[in-house]
This record gives sequence, structure tokens and C-alpha cells, in this order.
Amino acid sequence: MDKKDVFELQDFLPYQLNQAAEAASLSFQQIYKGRYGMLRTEWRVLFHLGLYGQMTATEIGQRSRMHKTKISRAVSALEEKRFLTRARDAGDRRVETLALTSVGQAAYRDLRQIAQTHEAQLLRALTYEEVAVLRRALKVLAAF
Amino acid sequence: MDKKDVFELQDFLPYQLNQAAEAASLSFQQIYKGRYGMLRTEWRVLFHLGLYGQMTATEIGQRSRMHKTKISRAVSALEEKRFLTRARDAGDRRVETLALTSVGQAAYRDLRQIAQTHEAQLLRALTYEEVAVLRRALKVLAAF
DNA sequence: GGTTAATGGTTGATTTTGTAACTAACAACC
DNA sequence: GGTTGTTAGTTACAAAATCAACCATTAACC
Repeated sequence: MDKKDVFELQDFLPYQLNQAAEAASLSFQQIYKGRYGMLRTEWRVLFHLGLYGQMTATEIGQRSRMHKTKISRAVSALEEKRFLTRARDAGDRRVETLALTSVGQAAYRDLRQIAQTHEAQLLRALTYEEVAVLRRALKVLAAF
Repeated sequence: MDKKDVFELQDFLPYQLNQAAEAASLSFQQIYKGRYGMLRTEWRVLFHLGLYGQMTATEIGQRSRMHKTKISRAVSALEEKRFLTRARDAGDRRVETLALTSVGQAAYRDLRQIAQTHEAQLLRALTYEEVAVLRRALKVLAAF
């Protein structure tokens, strides 16, 4: 009706962010899903372990802002795929330290390489300054 | 482990986008969920109808890139809330033209106002140029 | 005009997520 | 040393998203 309206859905920032995020994740998602049968939560956990080494579920949760149930399930799934192992902490027996197996590391390296290529392709459409601004803006917004 | 790695998860664009998108939607989500019991799919349909007037489910799908089953269910939910009505197209009886009721319009105006306020608050943390660059970048990325 | 294909939309089964309640281990306090 | 409170992680159940199969109607074609 009111085409000439001030407000446009395409310009509503949360909506825009969502559309961009979805489009930008799609092709990567197809790879980790198709190649390793992983979910988003799973590759995130995989990447956390691959990047930062041994971590506990809680630490992963703090960094990624994922709820602990999501992480718990992702960890179980990755364990079933033999991508990681759990080790009970001797000092505090509630805590489990997680670490990738060599199979998990291989998967991580593979996906990481694809992630980098994929990202480079996304960024090709933008100038260097635009990318810098974009990253800064996203960081600010993510902190809300 | 390799803290000094070239690749950082926090800098992986799809990840960043997702984090920003999630954070940016959160407070708005709480409103439409709390105040009207709506899901994301539902406010999107509501906004499409509020902004562009009468539309068919397929048209909404094309604009929003939502799958038709999502839309179908959102439409049913909105209908149940008496926010919209369906009208079978006389020319092609497969097609349903959707339109907001006055109650739906009121909800739309209410939420739209909140959306604008919310967006303004998000953007307050960024400069004018940054916002312009951000929007352009998101548009480019969304087109992938 | 009868068959086949395509389109608009819905439904049902399965998967994934979200929320709350839970167990087990530890810490603090008396 | 026994309550009470926290914290790490899991599980059970409800809500939601996904995917495939499904009508009903229209279009295409012979």
C-alpha cells in the first residue's frame, strides 16, 4: 500500500543482518553438512577446539554465547563421530576437558581451509575499507 | 593452542554476521514475542503485509526468501490471531490474497514504531558513514 | 477434451532448538 | 561434619524448523 513509506523492511537493520548472515553462511553450511554431517553448533565447537586447543564446555559457551544444552549435544555428536575426546578433570570432577582427536583435527583443517576460501570470496565484492568498517560495525552490534 | 593463528573465529565473516544478527534481533524479538506471542516468521509476514499491502503467500516468499511452509504456518497463526484475512482469487482459485485486518494493522503500526526506535538505538553506536557502508555491505552479502 | 506437467498452498513425519528440571560434584558457612 | 548454595553438564519435554509428500487448480499440449 504505502510504497512511499519512510520505513522499508529491507532497511530494517536486524532483518538485513539476518538476510546477510543467512546468505553468507549458506555455501559453507552445505559443505560441513554434506561432507561431515555436521550442524552449525557442531562446527562451532569443532572450530573452538581446533583454534584454541583444549577447552571445557563452559569455556566454549562463554566464547560463543551458545547455550550449554546446545554445546552438550554438539559435543556428544562430535564424540560419536570420533572427532573429540573428553577427559574428566582430576581437580574438579565436574569438569570435562575436551580435545580433538586426529580425525577431528583433520576435519577442522579441512573446514578451516574452506572457510577461508569462502570468506575471501565473500569479501571480494567489497573494498578494503568497506570490509574494515563492516567488521568494526559487526563487532559493535554483536556486543549489544 | 595456536593463539597466534592467522585465522580467528571471531573474524570469520559468516560467524560475525550471525553473532551481530542475533544480538541485534534479541530485544525486538522479546517485544513481538512477549506482546503478541509472535514468532519471527509471523512478524515478517505481518510486516510484509503492513508495508506492501495485499500480497499472496508466494509473493511474500519471494521477497523474504522464506520457505513456503514457514509462510503457510505463519499465515495460519496470524489468521488465528485475527490479524489477517485470506481471500481466494477469483481468476486463479489456487491463489489466496492476504490482507491485514484493522487489528493486524494496529499491531503492525505498534511493532513498526518499536522497530524504528530499536534500530535507532542500534545505530547510535555507529557514525553516519559507517552505517551507510554497513548497509551497502549487507546488501551485497545478502545477494550471494 | 483428455492427458501430462506446473503452480499455490497445506499437511505430516522427522530433526533441531529452547526451556526447565535434574544429577553430581564442589564450596561456604555454621 | 552437616546444611545451604553454586557450578558443570545432562536429560526430558515442548516448541519450532525442515523436508517430502500431498491436494487442488490451472496451463500446455496432443
